[in-house]
Amino acid sequence: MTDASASEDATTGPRSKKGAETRARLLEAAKVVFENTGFLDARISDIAKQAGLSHGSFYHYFDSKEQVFREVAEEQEALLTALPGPDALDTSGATTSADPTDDGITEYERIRRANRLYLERYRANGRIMGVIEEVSRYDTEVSKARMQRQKHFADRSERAVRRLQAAGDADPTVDPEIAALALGSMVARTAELLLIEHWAEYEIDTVNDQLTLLWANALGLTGPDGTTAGARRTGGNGSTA
Amino acid sequence: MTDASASEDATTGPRSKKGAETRARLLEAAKVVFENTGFLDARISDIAKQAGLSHGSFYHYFDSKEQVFREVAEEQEALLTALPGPDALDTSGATTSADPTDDGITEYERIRRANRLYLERYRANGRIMGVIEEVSRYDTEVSKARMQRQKHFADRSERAVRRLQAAGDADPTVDPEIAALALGSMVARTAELLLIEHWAEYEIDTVNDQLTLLWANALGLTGPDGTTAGARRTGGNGSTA
Amino acid sequence: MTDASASEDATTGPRSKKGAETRARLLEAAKVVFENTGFLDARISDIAKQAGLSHGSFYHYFDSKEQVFREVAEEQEALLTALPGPDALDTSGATTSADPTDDGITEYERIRRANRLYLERYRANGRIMGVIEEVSRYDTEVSKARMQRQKHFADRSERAVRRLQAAGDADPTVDPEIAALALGSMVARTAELLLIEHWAEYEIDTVNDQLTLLWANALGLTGPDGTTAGARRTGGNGSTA
Amino acid sequence: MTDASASEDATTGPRSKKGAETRARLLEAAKVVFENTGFLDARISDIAKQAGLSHGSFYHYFDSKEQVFREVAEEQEALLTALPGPDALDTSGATTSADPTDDGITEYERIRRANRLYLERYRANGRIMGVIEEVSRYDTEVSKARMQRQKHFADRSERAVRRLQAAGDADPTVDPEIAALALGSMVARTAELLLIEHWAEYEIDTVNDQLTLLWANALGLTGPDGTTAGARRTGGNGSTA
DNA sequence: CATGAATGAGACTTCATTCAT
DNA sequence: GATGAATGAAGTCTCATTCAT
Repeated sequence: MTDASASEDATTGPRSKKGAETRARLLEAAKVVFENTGFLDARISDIAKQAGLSHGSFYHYFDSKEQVFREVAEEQEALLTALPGPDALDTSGATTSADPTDDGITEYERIRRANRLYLERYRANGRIMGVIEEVSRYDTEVSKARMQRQKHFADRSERAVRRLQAAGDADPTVDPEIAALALGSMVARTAELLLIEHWAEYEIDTVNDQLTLLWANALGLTGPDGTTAGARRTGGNGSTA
Repeated sequence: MTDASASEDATTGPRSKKGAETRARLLEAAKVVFENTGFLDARISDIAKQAGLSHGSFYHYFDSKEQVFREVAEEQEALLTALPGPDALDTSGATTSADPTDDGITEYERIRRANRLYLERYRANGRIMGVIEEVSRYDTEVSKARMQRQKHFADRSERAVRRLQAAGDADPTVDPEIAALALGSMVARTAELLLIEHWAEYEIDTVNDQLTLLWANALGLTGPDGTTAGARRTGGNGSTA
Repeated sequence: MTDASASEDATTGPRSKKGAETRARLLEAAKVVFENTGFLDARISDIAKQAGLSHGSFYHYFDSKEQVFREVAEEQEALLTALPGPDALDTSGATTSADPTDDGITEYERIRRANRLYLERYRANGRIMGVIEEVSRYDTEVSKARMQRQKHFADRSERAVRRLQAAGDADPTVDPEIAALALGSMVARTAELLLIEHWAEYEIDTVNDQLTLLWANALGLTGPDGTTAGARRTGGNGSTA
Repeated sequence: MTDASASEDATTGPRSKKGAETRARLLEAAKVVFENTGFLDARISDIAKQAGLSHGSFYHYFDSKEQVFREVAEEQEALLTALPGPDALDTSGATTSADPTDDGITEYERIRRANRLYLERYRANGRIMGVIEEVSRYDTEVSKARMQRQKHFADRSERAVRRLQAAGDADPTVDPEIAALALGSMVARTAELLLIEHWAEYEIDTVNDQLTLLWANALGLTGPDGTTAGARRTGGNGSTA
């Protein structure tokens, strides 16, 4: 899943060490070019030049702009989906649970940390994420990869919702599948609007705190202070008519 | 705001009646073509042919593919933003208030109705909405129009949140601006995923009920039965430690 | 069969008169270029330039180099296969029989005239015929057209052989189908070698007289002087042991 | 003449034994590839791969695709021109001399055997012969080689015709040079059409018998039964004025 | 000898846009 | 107003060939 090497064996990858390096260089160059010019305006020759190669060399490693983009995108998706931990993607061997220091932590805090991780990663790769969104509109492959990312998060959330509902800690009238999808969409889209497109200027922590609060409230969880949203209302506790 | 008649006088519109008709035909044809092939693969000649015109005639009415798309998009945005009412967009003359039968309705119901309207309209125009999303990635003008729509809804929601908080009916720890943006994003994106991309199959009413529930919960409002999400939890009411 | 206009309606031909003229110009230009450079070395832009057009214009009328070649080739095949008569191809309306002045002519003379016509036409279009031979090696369409020409002549010859055999005027041990093919091949290939590739320098009439003699002999017909090949031998008449 | 070993010292052949083997492997691989894909579509890398070599190695042994093709072609021409005999190049065990059992054989039979040998060899190498025809259209070198083959056969035939005419055994009105060329063309082209392109399905012996019959008739020789074509006619012997 | 990475000339093709009729 | 002929910029991709390792 977090296997970045998967991308390596497309088109029967390079045989020599030098070739592998060149391929990596092209991949990196492609990412840079895509970030700067978007997908459509990126030319093969731009990528090659950025990698310090002649444009023909590009075709030793990739079949087309589409293909190279897919690899860039897959790499990003893997990065975003990767478990947390020291050095994230690359090592990851250490921890097994979704969150290393899970124990003795409130659900609220767990959500907060997961969202925080997502937001950070999204912001760090904002440009390319935007391009991925763009391309996924007209490239089925990329769209699939993006879908998988979404699915990945949605499934995790859905299980959490069910668990909480079973424990009597969440609003039982909430549909776990729809909620997981909707709340995931909320975070993703808000990340894009606030952290990348700078719709308004907020600290990442502010954004995260608010998103987490909305998330927890939506599910009927207790907030950071152990109270529910309803309880925080001043006009009445809402549980009575 | 984004008056539909605005399109009429772009690029010194046609003088004669026949001209105006031809222009409208092109606009309609463009929409069809964009829906079917997306923006990039749509060719001017496709649009002209669809309108039953020759190739070159297109340029009597529009300067470029971009321009015609912008008009199509604006029309759509206007449609989505339009007030409800008999025949919505086209006539619109009738109602003045944001919601004709506002009186004696719970906040929950008000949200439900607004979301329902949005979902319906989104679904009815799903194809072109998808293309607008696509184009807004590389056309600033279209991006702006889409932003305005978002702003339109966000502002309305933001005011509502403030009002509710002031009345002691909403979680005061929620930031109105972020919440408005986040919840709007949630609805928009979920509409796209569930109603257009058919990520999973749900009735529009189910989707709407759930989105409204999440929305209300997130703000700490009382749900359809007058209770808050916290109160519906079985494991405790959450208001006490 | 002799319908040259068949080529005209490929790719929904030009609508206007001017367009039709341009198309014809391109076709003519293509022939010239193919003659001069062969098929492989001919570039689209060469053809366009030869026609006094920009290279992009070529694509208004033809889809590819292959397609335009096919039309050139078809035109040539039609030309070669066309009935004799004043102005051959274009008018043709005049004569009905395969040979206008058939009556009271020896079979030998009939063959001689037919071969003569073929040789003349072949020589007059030698360059392009050579290119057609070339292209028919890798273009199935062109190959088919060439085959049809061959078939056209072979069928005619085959019928003639059968008729002569039935009349007791030809060697009955000769297989009509193979003979027709073989003798046709003989004429075609010899025409190419002697008239186009100038393997050796001979007058066209000399070539024709010899080919006709060989042809007649092969079938056991009487030659120009009314004698058979065997009878012309000085060493014996061959009919007896 | 076109000794097969000639290929060995083109472009300063390989010094080592291993090198020679590799070269031979490439040559064989080239033939296979050319047979399968034709000349134009054959890529150097295809040939190298077929030989189990890397891309670049090709250039240790050959300068270009053209060059390697010429060698393949020369080898073929040599094969076709080779005298019969044990292992001639590969097969046909029986005879050793230029025409081993000439003695006491009719001229007709001599022609039959020669044609038969040609047809067999042509058929056995049909694919590559076709490609040679193709390439000879745009490669002067190959064209020359093909011409030499033709010349080889034509000269032999021409001498035979002269001899027969001198002996009073052939139609004296036939031009030996043109006849040799024409009849050779007839056999070659018919071989291609019937044995390779399967224009119609005939046994090789049937084809040969008919070609030989036509050939003999054309020259005014006596046929297999000792009679001339003219004598076999039922409608009159044509030998009288 | 063998490898395969790197090069770059070169041609094709598309299509938005202009413009004479 | 309408037509469709003409233009040409721009970018893709192929593959023979070279060369460092």
